[in-house]
Amino acid sequence: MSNCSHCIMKRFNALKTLTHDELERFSDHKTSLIIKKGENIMTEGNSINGLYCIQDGKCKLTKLNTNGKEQIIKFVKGGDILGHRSILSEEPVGLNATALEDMRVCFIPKGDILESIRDNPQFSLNLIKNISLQLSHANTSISQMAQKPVKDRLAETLLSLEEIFGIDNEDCIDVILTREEIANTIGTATESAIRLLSNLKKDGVIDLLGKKIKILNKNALKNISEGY
Amino acid sequence: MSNCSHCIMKRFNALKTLTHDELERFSDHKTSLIIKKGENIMTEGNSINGLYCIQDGKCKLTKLNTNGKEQIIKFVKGGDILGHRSILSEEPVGLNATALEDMRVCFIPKGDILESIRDNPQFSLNLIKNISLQLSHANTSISQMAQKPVKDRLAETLLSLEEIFGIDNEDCIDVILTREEIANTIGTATESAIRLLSNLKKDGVIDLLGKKIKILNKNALKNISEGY
DNA sequence: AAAAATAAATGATAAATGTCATAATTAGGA
DNA sequence: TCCTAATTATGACATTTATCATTTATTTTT
Repeated sequence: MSNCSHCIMKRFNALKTLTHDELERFSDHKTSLIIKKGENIMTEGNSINGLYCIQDGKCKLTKLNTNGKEQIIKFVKGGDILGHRSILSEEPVGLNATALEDMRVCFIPKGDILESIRDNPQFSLNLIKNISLQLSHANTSISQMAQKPVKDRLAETLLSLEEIFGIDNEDCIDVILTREEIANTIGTATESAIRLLSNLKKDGVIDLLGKKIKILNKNALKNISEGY
Repeated sequence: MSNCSHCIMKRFNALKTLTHDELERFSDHKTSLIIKKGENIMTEGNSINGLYCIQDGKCKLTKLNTNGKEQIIKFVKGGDILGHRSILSEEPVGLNATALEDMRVCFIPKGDILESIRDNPQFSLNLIKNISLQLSHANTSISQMAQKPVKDRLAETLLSLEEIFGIDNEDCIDVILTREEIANTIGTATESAIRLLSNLKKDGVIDLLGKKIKILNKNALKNISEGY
């Protein structure tokens, strides 16, 4: 099994402040796992006893509303970590993490993480910064959900998806989402999302190639996202 | 000037884990201030060099949207703390904190806080838990803003306001908000908020006494908030 | 206390969005 | 490969929500 000291993960996030010794300890105790598309890494309400490092693949973080609808809160990809909030706050997991494609994930037991939190203030601080940043993004999201029309939110979401996942060799946003998932991200009915995507295509702002979406005019999208 | 060791604040939040010595240090360096209704304790985008302890009074945390609308993200009252997120993440303040009534606030300089964070792991952990909890609430908020109709969100907000601020001697929710502020909390037009409040009154679910709101049927409100 | 400014309430209407029905297309399994 | 199921697309319509105009009530200022 691979060694954490050589893992690409340690280039990212809080993990980059870990010492060689800490990484060795992680290596000894970690388990690697494959999560198949559609499976959950974490499930809302469950408790968790470790940290997940996403090696490869993409997932969505969702919340099931009291009315039965799924809301996508955030997208996560290789290099990101999951579960640290729950470890730090000693609370159950707040969101479902569902694989959008097959994923490679490492699981590092809670004990090792807590040890590093105790011994390595910089690691601890970086975890806090990560959570703080998430809170900041969440607040922005609340504001946009509450006050922007669906069209603006769609534009915003497309830009943000390209930001997160980049583009493939055909310049399309490098993630495959169903129209329903797009709708569940912006908080609208699937049909509305489909219609608005069609409109954006008709206006030459994006192109639709099956499920793949290509942004043709980023500036136009940005304007739409800001209500112009 | 009063001594932090005897302050009611230390019964709340992260502060209750502070030692006597730490509280003495805080006492030596703290400044007390009065914030008048309408004034800002913190302003979005500004940097901050300390922690605010709310002794008394209420404020709203808001965010100005790109379309110029104000979104109320959270309400804060006596016993709460402000500014810890910014200190921990070393980022500018993300939200405006505007007094809803005259407030008494203590300011404790960043240096003292950082010292306690370093020396007192339990204090540090409690700050993290506070932020984690806020993130959890924010995610719930995103989901509700995105997927619930305005009426449901209003019902939810009224329940949550009573939860936060309690009731006065006439059983009214113990905070005075303009209809515009209510609208900015649930993310709708002021006229819509007014209309929906009138409907709730007509249905006998709430009573409206000027700006004061009295919840008459909590169960009915809960049902409405869940879409029934 | 009167005047002016602000906030609340309500009606009329327009615009945005959701729902339901159905057809076309695509993806996945036998 | 064909068949089935799921997804995408589109139209018709209902509902929700926003906007604008106006009146009434409440606060604030003079």
